[in-house]
Amino acid sequence: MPELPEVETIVRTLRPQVESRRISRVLTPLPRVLQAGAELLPALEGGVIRAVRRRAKLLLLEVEAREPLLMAFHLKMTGRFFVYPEGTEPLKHTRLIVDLEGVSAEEGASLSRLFFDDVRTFGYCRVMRPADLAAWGFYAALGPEPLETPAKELAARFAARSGAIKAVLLDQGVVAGVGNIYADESLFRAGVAPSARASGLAPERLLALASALQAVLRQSIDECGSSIRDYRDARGNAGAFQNSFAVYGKKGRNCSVCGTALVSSRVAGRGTTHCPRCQRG
DNA sequence: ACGAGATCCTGTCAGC
DNA sequence: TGCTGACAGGATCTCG
Repeated sequence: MPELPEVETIVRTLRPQVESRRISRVLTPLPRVLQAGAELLPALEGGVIRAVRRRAKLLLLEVEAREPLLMAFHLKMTGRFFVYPEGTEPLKHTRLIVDLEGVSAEEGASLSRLFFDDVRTFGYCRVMRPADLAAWGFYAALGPEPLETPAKELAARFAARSGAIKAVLLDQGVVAGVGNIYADESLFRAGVAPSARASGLAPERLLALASALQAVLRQSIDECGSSIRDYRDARGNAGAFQNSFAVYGKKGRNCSVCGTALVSSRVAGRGTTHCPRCQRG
């Protein structure tokens, strides 16, 4: 399930493979994956990919065509990217294909196919003009990037919410890019119970949580993300941060700090694992 | 403003 | 072995 560190890793591994290459054609084996902008597909053809970047969990391809265009991808749980040689047939779960020509930093001059694969088909792509981003409600409502925002400011945003702190972390409008894994892991590191009311937590504890969140995200990016089952980067490599999990997916195992059995529950509709002794409300 | 629950989807795994 | 049902989960929607 690609969250911020996974999407960041995909961006970094995709960039040298596709940047400055020309789009010859875009195909949609699963048409509904294109959530918006079908009418702009013809305008993409002949355009050049000028940048690959990330905002929250979105991967953005900036295309210089007759006019500037954007392809915005959300990978949801099982979205993946991979660059295949010319002539490769779509795979079972290939949902969108960008045919590329021209020179890449890595492959030199060649023809390639960028596949967007997605087993569960929750992922999507939107093609739009840059000016349309602000009009896209989801994008406009995104909170700040956690690694580009002072922990103090993040803590203040948490404090303004009255719901369960885990629900607050998962709210993309409060802070962008956090999903289930990094919510559970940062709550553990900060010693905060997932169901604690955000506004009821002392300021210093919220600050500790914000700092823990940043540390967890940075460490995971350094380790190329977490591979639970599906996640791979744009070269097909798994991440390593799953080896550093303290609580996520570890129900019943012993807490690495105090030895108490980790407890699973549902908070904000998500599977949640925490240490009942180390994490307090 | 918040929470709870349903929805979308398919591969995997536990249990019988 | 083969079936069934539970489960995973981001974002959106409806209802209370």
